[in-house]
Amino acid sequence: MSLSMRDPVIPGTSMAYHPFLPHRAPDFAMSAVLGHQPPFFPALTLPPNGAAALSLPGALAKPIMDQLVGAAETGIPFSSLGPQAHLRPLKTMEPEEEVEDDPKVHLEAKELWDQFHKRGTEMVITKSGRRMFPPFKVRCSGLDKKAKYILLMDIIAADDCRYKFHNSRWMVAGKADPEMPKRMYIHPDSPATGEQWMSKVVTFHKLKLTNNISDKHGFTLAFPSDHATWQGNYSFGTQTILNSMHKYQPRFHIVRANDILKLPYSTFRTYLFPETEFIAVTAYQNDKITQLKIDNNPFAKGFRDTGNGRREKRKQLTLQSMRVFDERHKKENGTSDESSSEQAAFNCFAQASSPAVSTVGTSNLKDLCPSEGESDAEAESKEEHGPEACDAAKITTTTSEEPCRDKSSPAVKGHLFAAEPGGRPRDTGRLDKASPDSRHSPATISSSTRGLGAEERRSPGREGAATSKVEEARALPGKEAFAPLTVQTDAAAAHLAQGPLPGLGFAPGLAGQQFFNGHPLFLHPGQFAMGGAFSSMAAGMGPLLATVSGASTGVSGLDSTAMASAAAAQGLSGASAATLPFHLQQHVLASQSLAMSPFGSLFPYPYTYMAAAAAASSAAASSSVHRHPFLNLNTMRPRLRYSPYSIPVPVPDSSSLLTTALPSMAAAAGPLDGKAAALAASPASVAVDSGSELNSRSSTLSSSSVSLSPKLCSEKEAATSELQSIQRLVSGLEAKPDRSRSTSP
DNA sequence: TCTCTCACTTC
DNA sequence: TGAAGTGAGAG
Repeated sequence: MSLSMRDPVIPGTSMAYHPFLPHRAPDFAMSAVLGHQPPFFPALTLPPNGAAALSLPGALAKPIMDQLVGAAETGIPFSSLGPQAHLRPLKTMEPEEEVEDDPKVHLEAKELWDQFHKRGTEMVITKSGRRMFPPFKVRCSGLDKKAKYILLMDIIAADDCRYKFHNSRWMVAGKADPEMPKRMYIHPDSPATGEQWMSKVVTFHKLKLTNNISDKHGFTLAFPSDHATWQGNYSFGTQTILNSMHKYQPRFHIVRANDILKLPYSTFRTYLFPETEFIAVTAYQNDKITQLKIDNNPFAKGFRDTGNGRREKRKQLTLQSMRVFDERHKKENGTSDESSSEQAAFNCFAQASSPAVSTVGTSNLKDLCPSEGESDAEAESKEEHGPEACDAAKITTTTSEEPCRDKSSPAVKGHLFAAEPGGRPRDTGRLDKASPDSRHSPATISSSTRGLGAEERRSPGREGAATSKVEEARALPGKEAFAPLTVQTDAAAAHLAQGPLPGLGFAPGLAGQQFFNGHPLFLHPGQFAMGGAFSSMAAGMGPLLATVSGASTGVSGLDSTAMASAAAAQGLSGASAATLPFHLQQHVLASQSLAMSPFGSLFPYPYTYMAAAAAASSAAASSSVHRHPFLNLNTMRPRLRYSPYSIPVPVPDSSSLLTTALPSMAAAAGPLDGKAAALAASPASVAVDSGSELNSRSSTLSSSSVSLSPKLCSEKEAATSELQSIQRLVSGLEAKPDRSRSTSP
């Protein structure tokens, strides 16, 4: 980090205050120097009880300490710095050499994503965390080879709805539950040079999805309340907390910064890939998705039909059972047809399930669910046309509310995310704005902080346009909010969101402003749970977490041990502090310059509180604005004061996020602007579903049938009854091919 | 719906 | 060899 105490110190020079310092300290290479210290300390480690407090002129104390908070990696207990401590700029105002960059991002394995997307991607979330599959991988280009970048990923709510899987498709089932605490995943290789990033596929496969609200794998950065992308405290970690049966959209961010601590000051370029949208589930709902996962995820090989997987064995086992059953049955009937016992066994199934005995696998199943079958058929045929066809079908903006069995429904179901009128996408605005232009020339979505971010100051020319766009976005919230999110990527190039998406970060005016006003950075080192730069950083800075209390008392930083004692001295043990509500903890700790426990006990979100707060917040204000931090920058602070995280904004019905489309969006036009209508009507916006999913379906059937293995009975009646029962079940299975599990007795 | 265990896989 | 990632299936 440039705010480093490892840099050589120029002795004898005193630090000059610079007006930009509070906001762009990371641009400085600073060193904290004790009067008696040698001018050079590679990794400044001061004795815990070195001397007196850091002595600085009043006007300087606060801004400098703000930066020292960011310098926490040094582990210096600032409270014990010597009386002669000085801060000296090493490279005062020397602008870094910057090469103009124009990052472009391409989603890897787009075809796979498309396959999933068109069926309605589901991602399993578990208590312990489950990886995404397909894994989120991107390839970057257009970066400045020399510059360092931090790459991040997060997952935001795609809309304001709760979903259910009904009639083989996802339907809106009501309003979304309160949002889970926001998490951001920083690629463990961050920061790295543009050259490094561009030389490889950037994969985020280690990110895990969980529904475990008490997950503590995270640390918190406080962002300025008016940060264009994030506001308030944002939690980082390897696990993203999601709500089951809700739709989500992963996002990818590129930040040109050489240090994590600069994030709050840095410019974010954000990219969306609509095909990566998914619904979080605790158990797969759509068997097609299950099958796709099994077919493509190496870890699920054991469930594949081919090879020595369990499926195969189970199938054989079932077959055997059926054979035995059949033999007994025939014996009791006084007949015997040994030569075709296996066939007979299948015939039992076939007869029960469909007249079309020989085509159980596919066609008759399609007939049982024509709509979906038709979709799939279209999708498959599309796929056969190769990548171009896939690209052309990237945007899926239509939704049919017709029932599944309606064969005549238009073949424009890009996927199985069906949105009912109540479904209101949250994150629409910026994407629409970004769509036409950003396809080929992504622009910076947002700059960093109140005042001007470091990047902006450094190169106003470069950032100016982006900044003004952001400002424009803020100035015209309504316009932004009502624009549909229907932009498509160009040949797997990402959308570049040209503005902050709602639903991210915390409500403006919350912690970042409310409790950390003037202190944009608040880091909880104990919550680091990441590798690479983070773990090293965490290791380095673990002991120190300094927060500054207003303009009052300069600074007090505490290492872990010092913190404990200080906390005790102030009558605030870690345990008791941990029981405080989230904002109070922060408030107290900030105002008392207390750091949280380095190992997660103190600062982790009090999730129960948060949930309650969110619920209250949600209930108190159901207006769309309430869920849109960017639409209410100037109005919602008081109401959101106690909400530890923002609630995404629902946008008007007419807007559509990604695939949560509206029936005849173009026709319904309504408030939709021309772009949206055009998108909806354009060929590229129509994803054609298709598919002969013979493998999928047949395996599904056979898989399902396993549980139906007949129980052998000695009595003929019992056997007959059993058989009939099986037949009924199989029949039921075929009638509901996508939810065979539910047909189990 | 969710959670847990299981057998199977990859790495 | 064992940790960790899979979906199935039972409860």
